[in-house]
Amino acid sequence: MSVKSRILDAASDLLTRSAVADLSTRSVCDAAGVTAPTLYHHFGDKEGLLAAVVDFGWTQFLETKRAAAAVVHADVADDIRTGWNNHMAFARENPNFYKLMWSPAVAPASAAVREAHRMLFERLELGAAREQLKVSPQAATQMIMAAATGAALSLISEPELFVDDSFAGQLREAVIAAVVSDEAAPAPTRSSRADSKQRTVATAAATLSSKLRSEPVPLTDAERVLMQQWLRTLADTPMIRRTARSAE
Amino acid sequence: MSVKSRILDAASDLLTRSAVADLSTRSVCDAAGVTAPTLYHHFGDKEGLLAAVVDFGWTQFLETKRAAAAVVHADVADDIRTGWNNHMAFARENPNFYKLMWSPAVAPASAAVREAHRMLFERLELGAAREQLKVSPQAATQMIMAAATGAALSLISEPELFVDDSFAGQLREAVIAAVVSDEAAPAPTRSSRADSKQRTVATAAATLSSKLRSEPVPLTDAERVLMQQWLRTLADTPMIRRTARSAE
DNA sequence: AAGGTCATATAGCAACGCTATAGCGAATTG
DNA sequence: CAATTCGCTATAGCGTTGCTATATGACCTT
Repeated sequence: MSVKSRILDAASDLLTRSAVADLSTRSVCDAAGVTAPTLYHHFGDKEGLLAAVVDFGWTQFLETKRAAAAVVHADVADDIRTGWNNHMAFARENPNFYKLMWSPAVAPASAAVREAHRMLFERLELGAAREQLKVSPQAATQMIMAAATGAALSLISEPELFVDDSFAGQLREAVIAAVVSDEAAPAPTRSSRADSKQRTVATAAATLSSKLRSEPVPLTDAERVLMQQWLRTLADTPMIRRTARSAE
Repeated sequence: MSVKSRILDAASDLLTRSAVADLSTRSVCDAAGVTAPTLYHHFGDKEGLLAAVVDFGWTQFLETKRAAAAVVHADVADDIRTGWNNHMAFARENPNFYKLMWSPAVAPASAAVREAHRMLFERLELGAAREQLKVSPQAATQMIMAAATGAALSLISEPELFVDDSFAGQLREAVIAAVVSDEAAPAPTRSSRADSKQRTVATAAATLSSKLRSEPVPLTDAERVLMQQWLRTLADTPMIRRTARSAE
């Protein structure tokens, strides 16, 4: 194994184990069994090292998803879903890599980000060629990437504010709805009538939930708390059961 | 001017002028004309200083927008638009502050982020009370914040990939469409429809109860039984509340 | 075998975040 | 009014960081 990849491996390891998304060149050198000049000979810079590490992690992750990533769906919406889910999965499984990827220290140089961008754009171009897009592939790429990035970063770096992660799926569908033309993807499955019925349940639940907050009701506090919890579930899962795992 | 605010001012100044979103405690001390222990006495930590600086910038910005921020629109969608636009304006005018706000070094502690989150949530709660939301205010807050964050970060830290900034507006509308109920948007104010929409707890409970009987929901059987029981209680209870609070 | 090139090591610099300790003035107390 | 306490600031310096000038070895070319 070459010295360069040994350094990369060590750095990658340290980053995965570490609680924070930071690395000292010294610790990497120690872990890899080399001295500083060697590291700087190969990567030039700490930033260079970090960028290489992020790329390393990203490509490694993509290889595990290669089968899924290679499939081109008939429906762009499904392409977007797959990409989005991969994106989120990577962020969740490698939070430090992901944070690093968007940290100001690496951002402008990170090839991983550009690569993700490019992959998404190519899929969308195919969709556009089939007239399945409402907007230009450029705009769609930017919207999807920005939303996915925001969702992933929020989830992994502000877990207290984003306790419930179902919002990510909702956001995904919101973007898809705004980007994919209606005829192309009437709904993930089945009838769209069920969809509107579901939404009625959701609206009724949301309404009742807000009333319960402000009006006195003949329930104990404990009952009201539990009820609020269920109402939120009802309000926020518009597509249960129909697309089995798509919400996650 | 107190020493503490002099330090804050100096740091804020350096951050605005600097090309990178980073600061050395030494440079801040020099610029403020104090020595290290003074800084650490007041802020405890570099992280503490950065958090204080971000809060400082955020509140300063909000004060310039106070008039706009104080208005509560009849339509939640307009509230969301205002908030979103302020968010983006802040990010664009103070890129370093914004990056810092979401940098891993400050993120978990930043009161500014939590404050923004809280403000948005309160607006959305008002909207939910007026039945203008399709989803719970919690979910809506998370969706909007995540999308806005992603859009802002993309714009300011990946300008090469996000050359055209019109996508931000498109993303904003996409999220609004997914979060605000369809009837709410076109009809702004006090039409006669408001009367028919004025549902009580009882009618909302009755509606939800009947839906729950016919539609599949993500609750266990036991939960659904108990829920139905409570809903019946809510639907059948004679009016305890005064209908005078109709303005809400 | 001589010369050149690549890769690694020795040793150390300047800048960083942070702190043990001490001095200072103002407020509080006897 | 003097003594004491207490909050704030300065002196000086520790340990760590990113990085490099220089030297040494291994290998390839001629």
